[in-house]
Amino acid sequence: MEKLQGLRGMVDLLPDQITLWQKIEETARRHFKQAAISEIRTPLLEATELFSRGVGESTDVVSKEMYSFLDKGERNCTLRPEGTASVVRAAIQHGLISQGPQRLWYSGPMFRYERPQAGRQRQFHQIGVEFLGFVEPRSDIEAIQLAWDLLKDTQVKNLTLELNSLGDSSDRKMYRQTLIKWLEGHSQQLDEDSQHRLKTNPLRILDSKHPSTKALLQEAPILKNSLSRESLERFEKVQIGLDELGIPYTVNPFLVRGLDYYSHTAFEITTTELGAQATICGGGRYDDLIKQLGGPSTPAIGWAIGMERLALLIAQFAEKKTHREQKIYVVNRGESAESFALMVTRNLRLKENIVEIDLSGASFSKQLKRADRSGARWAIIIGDSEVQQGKVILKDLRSGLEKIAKEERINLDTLLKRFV
RNA sequence: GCGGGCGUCGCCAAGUGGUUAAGGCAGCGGCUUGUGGCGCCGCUAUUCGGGGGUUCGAAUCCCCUCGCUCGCCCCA
Repeated sequence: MEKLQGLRGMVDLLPDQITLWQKIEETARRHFKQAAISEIRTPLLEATELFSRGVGESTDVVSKEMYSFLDKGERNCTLRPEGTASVVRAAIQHGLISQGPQRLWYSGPMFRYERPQAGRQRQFHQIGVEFLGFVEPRSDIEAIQLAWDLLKDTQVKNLTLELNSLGDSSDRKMYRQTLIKWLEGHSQQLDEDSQHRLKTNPLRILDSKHPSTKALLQEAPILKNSLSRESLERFEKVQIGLDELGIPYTVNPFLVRGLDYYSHTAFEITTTELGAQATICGGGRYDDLIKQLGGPSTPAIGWAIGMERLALLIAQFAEKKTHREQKIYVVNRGESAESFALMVTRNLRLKENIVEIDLSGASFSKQLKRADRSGARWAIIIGDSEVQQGKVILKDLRSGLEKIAKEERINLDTLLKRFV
């Protein structure tokens, strides 16, 4: 028989990695709760149109990275490649937006058909926040602050916040023309990708990593010069707000982000510790998206953190702890002892203890060895003679071999009183 | 979609053309028919990702294929 394998880019999270993930999730939940943000859960599967209209037809995500298929009713479906479009769709569909501003968070798997590499999988996980119905620059500041503090709280080091303003749609339209015009004059010096993008998505050329293109762009007209007075003032307010909160950032005029819906503030939180995939949080304002998806014209801002990347980063700093947990391991052997042990186990669990029972029937020596390796703090030993006396042996596994006397025979009542 | 690296037991790995494919960890059994961290003994790959070829003979050479991995592109 041939061995079955998971699909490429679909990774399993094994038990010893889960603790780390749970820690991240707990930290995030705590921050969201304190910031009065509500959770929202939307389906993994959506109509393809949601993303082609929302994220943008010409983006890489939509044009080449979606898991799309026809279902049995001939509907065009897509596994969500990102979270914002779904959240916005749900908010429109259920009239959330007309009930006033919404502060929402989500977490879950996203799907993008790309070649996997370090920090990039086909199924990956994001934790994200969406503020719907907020115009004020202060909402940008709060959103960024939230992401920054959350990441800091996970003990991650060496983070950089990069910031830019894309202006509103008319700013961008104007800049687009200026940029196209200028680039066309220098098209010979552009790399192949960028030449192609000149026709499809010229703004994306800005954050090209191609060395010669990068050099060329130093001379190119910059986005900032096309921003209206209002857009510029808005961007300044965001920066001042971050200064006041003491959150360090650098303005990166080439930061444009790959999704069409962004406007005004765009930002990324990056690290140098992760190899090529340096962005662990990305986000920005999307004032036109909700209207574009058929909702009332509503300004909004949001961001998403890549769980895999964050987990990878944290794992670098985390040291393995080997201390014993508050677990009780029930060693048992013999006919009457085995059923008695199940009863004891159950009663201890009813008192909210963590209890593992040995089901092997192996020798006491074997079972104790397993108890030790399992990292349990206590062992309870039950043999047939204990059952007859109505007692069990309670042993402190911490005490070590020398203090082998550190065990006691106690009756069940005393035991249950001990472990409340 | 395009490049580079790699694929020997659950994990780490030696072996680079010659009769039986090292070793370590983990696992299992025993020394110890009722007591844990150490030690000792034993067991665990008819087979080297898969297929084809070269050869008297291949894990070792060639071809194809699959997978993993890093990078490009792009993004979280």
